[in-house]
Amino acid sequence: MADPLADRLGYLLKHAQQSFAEAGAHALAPLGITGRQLAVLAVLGDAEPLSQLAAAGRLGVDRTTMVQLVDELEDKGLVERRRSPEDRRKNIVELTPLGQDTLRRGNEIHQASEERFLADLTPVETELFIRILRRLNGIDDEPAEPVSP
Amino acid sequence: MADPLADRLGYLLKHAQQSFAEAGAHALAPLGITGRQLAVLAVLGDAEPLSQLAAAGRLGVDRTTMVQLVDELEDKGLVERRRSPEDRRKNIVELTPLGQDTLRRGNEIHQASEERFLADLTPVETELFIRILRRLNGIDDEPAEPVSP
DNA sequence: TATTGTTATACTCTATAACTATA
DNA sequence: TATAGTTATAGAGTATAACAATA
Repeated sequence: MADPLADRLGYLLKHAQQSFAEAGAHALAPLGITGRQLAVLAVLGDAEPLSQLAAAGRLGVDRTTMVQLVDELEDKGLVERRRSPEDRRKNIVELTPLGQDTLRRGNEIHQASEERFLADLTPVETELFIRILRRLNGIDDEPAEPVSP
Repeated sequence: MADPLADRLGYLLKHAQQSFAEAGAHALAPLGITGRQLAVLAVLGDAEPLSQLAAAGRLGVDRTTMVQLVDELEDKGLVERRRSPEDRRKNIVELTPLGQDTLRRGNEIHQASEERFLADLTPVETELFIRILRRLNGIDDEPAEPVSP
């Protein structure tokens, strides 16, 4: 292999991430959102409503970036800000019905895109690959399911 | 797992890449170069001398970006441009002795950084992980070594 | 005083367009 | 005319600093 970069972990990770992101962006284009915006919707639509700062923490961005992310989604009519009654410094950000629908459809598209990206792998390879990535990200795997008696 | 991003391939790839890049940047800091600059040195120092455009192709950047990358390395005294005698439009970029030494030491640091990053994996997992990444990047694995007779 | 959201600003990375010189 | 390198410029993406409202 003549390419001196081909074995570099950083190169492999970066380009895998880039080509997956490009494929995802292309797949999501009909919905009018980016992969990043889908991730924001996923965080905001996950469980109980979040403040901007709380959502920023989940996404790993700072609060000024979060302002812009929420701006974009609000401009598209996908989320709404409202002042928290308990702490009027906070904006609670909630998905609109359109946002919820977009999240649902985006998730389906993302899932299909992920499957296409991993299509060349065997099921065993796919599972191991995801598990390793989780481990490298410091996400503990759930304990092995208890063997049914 | 409450985190709605934790299972997303894009999130896992992006954050794995980022934390590895950060670790690498930290490890390379004593050499005074970034991971990106080490990659450029690796391409330029690999085999026969390359023009800027040829190197840009290997790195997957465009020629204007390559100008800046070479500028940075030239400012540090790690590479030198010279006009190609065969085609005076081309700059042949070669590593200086300092550049060669920096590449060698950078490779050692990079290798150690990679090993630390993957330290939690078993050797089998490590090999499979790299192989899968190569496959996802469209890099053909060399054919299985012929079984010794 | 500290926290949340916001704005203005700047910095990095990268690409596009236009220019120079060479072919 | 086309190609290689360069420059100026612009566009994402992100962060820092300062400010207003609220605690």
